[in-house]
Amino acid sequence: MLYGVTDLLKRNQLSVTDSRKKILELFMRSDGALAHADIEHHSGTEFDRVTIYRTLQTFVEKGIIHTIPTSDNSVRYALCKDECSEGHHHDDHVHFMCDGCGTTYCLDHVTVPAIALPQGFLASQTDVVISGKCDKCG
Amino acid sequence: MLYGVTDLLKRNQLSVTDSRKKILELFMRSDGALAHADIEHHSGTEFDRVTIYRTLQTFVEKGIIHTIPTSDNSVRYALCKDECSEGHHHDDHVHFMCDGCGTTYCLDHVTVPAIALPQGFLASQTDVVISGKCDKCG
DNA sequence: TAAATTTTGCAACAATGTTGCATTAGTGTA
DNA sequence: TACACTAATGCAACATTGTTGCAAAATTTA
Ligand SMILES: [Mn+2]
Ligand SMILES: [Mn+2]
Ligand SMILES: [Zn+2]
Ligand SMILES: [Zn+2]
Repeated sequence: MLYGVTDLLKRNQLSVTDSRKKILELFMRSDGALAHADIEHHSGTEFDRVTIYRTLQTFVEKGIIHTIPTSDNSVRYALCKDECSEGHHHDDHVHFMCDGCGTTYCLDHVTVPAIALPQGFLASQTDVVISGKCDKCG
Repeated sequence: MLYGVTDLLKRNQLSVTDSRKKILELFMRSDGALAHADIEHHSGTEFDRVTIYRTLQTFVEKGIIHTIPTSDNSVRYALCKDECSEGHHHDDHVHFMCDGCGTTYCLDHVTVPAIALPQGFLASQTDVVISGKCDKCG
């Protein structure tokens, strides 16, 4: 696992630092998506808030994690699959936010449908976020 | 128009105040969705920031406006259609955010498709947010 | 190992959001 | 219309979230 993290960072031409390793491990260990605040709390006082912001930004740019839009002013982040790379995300799956436990799931096997837009509108990315009760909170 | 705003507030059992009227008029005049900051700027120093927060919250609760999730920590708000009422939103249309002009559109005639979820997951709301270029920025 | 490069932590700041409370404005009634 | 009652507003104070510049520390490269 440790090796996996280091390897992933190197594959993305990122220097291997403590914070990057720890934050990446946290993503790998966690069930659902993480908000900035989650990371700040889970990693204790280990890293500066600024470092976390910059790490998340770097990971998004490199295609290591992707963002999930929300209506509550707290963007969530989750690991990308292998197909994503620098500047080219391919996360075409549906996201689910449970009203019960608060978990945000990547439903990797539920793909976002194609949606016909009005004349002149050109889509570059489609986000589908469904909220409701998850299988544990049903 | 003024009468319409007053009427809408009364229909929702809300007292008719300056800030509510002005903010509602702003929504009616504007093409796309508005963020809190837009309202704060457009209405000048007319109202306290806190009043704007509380007004938006009230309007959402009453089903007068609905929220649009984003990935940039700035929830947008737009007018609901008539079918929405207190605690019961029925905004099943797709949203479009233009990368060019920044406008967020309610595509009222593009309905969100039904999406099959894994066993045990129960949907209560589905948000579809598409980004790309609008018909003016093609 | 040493130099070059990158990342980090800190400080300072800006923006955004929340709460309690006194004052003000709006509503229903006499 | 005037009054009492109720609801909304503005203000202050605070909490949270996000950004930038820069010196110190860590990592990479040679
Ligand atoms: Mn995902
Ligand atoms: Mn809408
Ligand atoms: Zn759940
Ligand atoms: Zn546009």
